[in-house]
Amino acid sequence: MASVAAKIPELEPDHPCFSCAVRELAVCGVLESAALRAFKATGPTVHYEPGDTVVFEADNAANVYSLTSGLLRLSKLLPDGRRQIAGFLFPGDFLGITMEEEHAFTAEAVAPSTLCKFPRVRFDEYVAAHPQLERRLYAVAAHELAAARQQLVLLGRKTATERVASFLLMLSGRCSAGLGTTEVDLPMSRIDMADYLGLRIETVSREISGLKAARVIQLTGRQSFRIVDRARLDQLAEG
Amino acid sequence: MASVAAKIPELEPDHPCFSCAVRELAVCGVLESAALRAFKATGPTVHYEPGDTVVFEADNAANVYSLTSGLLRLSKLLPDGRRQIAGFLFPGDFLGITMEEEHAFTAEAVAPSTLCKFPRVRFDEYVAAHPQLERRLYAVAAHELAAARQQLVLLGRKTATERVASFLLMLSGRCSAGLGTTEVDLPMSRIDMADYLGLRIETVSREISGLKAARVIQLTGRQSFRIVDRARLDQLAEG
DNA sequence: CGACGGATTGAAGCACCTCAACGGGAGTGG
DNA sequence: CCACTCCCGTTGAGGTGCTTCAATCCGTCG
Repeated sequence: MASVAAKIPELEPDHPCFSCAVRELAVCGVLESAALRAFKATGPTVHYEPGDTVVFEADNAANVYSLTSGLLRLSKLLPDGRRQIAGFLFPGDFLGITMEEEHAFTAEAVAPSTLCKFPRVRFDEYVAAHPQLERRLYAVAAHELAAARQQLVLLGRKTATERVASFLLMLSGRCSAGLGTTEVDLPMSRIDMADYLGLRIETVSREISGLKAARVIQLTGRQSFRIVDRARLDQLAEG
Repeated sequence: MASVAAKIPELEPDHPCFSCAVRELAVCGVLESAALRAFKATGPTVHYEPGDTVVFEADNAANVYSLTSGLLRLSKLLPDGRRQIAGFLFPGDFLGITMEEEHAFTAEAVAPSTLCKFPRVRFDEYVAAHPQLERRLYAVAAHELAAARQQLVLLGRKTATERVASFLLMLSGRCSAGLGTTEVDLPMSRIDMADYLGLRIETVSREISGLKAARVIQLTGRQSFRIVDRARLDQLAEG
């Protein structure tokens, strides 16, 4: 998302968004102080625990959200229970890119998550009144589209090993715990990984074990890992 | 795309876009006569034959396009030759949704195709100057994103039968030859179908044969078919 | 008519799935 | 503090859906 970041106006210490860690990533980042203050005033800050549903597919799309902390998954269920996760939302990501009346996917919290919630009607007014916000929203949509299409390649043509390797690399770009360390956070369950990669949980587990045995990665707890051989992982991800 | 159509201004008979069959679908549809005339003047009309490359992945994204007739495929090649088609572009569709410097996918003509070509720089100027165009572009991006995510579900979780059934239904919505007839055009090769559905050509062929044998569809030539049992096809597509 | 490319059909293989058992850390209660 | 349980993850063995390899068909074009 860094590629769509713009320059960020300074905020006074009493501003409601002053301590927002992701303002420079989020769509709100393009608004100057007064506009942002009014914008933020249109909706509350909400919190969800793991497993909580933020929006349900087929729900009326009455609100849009900006994720400030935590992790969400976007998923769809087939009638017989098969599930596909279309993507994960990280802090700074926007939830609600649609021109339809209803959401197409369910959004659920994977980790404890905090979001800024905006009524869609007010949000649309703001977008219409602030061209730079509209532009930013388009940039975000274009970025998400590119990511979704990249995922199409993974699901349509990559092997299990390639999928898992690609996923771990993606995480290393998004979840590098502390800068300077090579340790990467693995914030979702194996089930979520499997449903994102179009695999079964056992296959994901086997592939991770395989990468570990090949000394490409190293598990540092069940929720984190370290990339030992980055070049090899890149190579495995590409096919 | 009908869902993102807006009201269309009338054009005088000598307007360069007067006879454009897809103006009401395309992004240009929101521009009024004079603006559209000036907009169209920024770039030529170009034509491609089947197999021709319109843009190559990693090419500098110097131009954007609006497809007025024909059919394009958006694809990506893995190093070893595996190919995934991320989507097809039908008349009225827009090519060039990106904020990056380079295209992420190759666009090639599947059928003889005509496009309006616009230099990106001039196009961006127009977008900045015409808020309704920007809005429309966002709507198009949101629509494409929803379609791509729907395709993720297909590739990640659907069986071969479900994939082919879903595809035929999609085509019946896009390529119904003449209104009133139930005949549907099948404008791409089996290879393209396979690379779009994440299957091999033999599997696609087998599935089509199966649907034919089950009297769900009926082949009316190698490039067209008819849906015999729509309810059954819907059911097969859903799983 | 003969050759070519796309499509179909058949037979065998394999990557991933299914089913099943086991392991280990976290939380609970005695 | 330890025993118990639960849940998630791991590992193993066997099955299957799609792929791979190969042969044939068929419409098109020289």
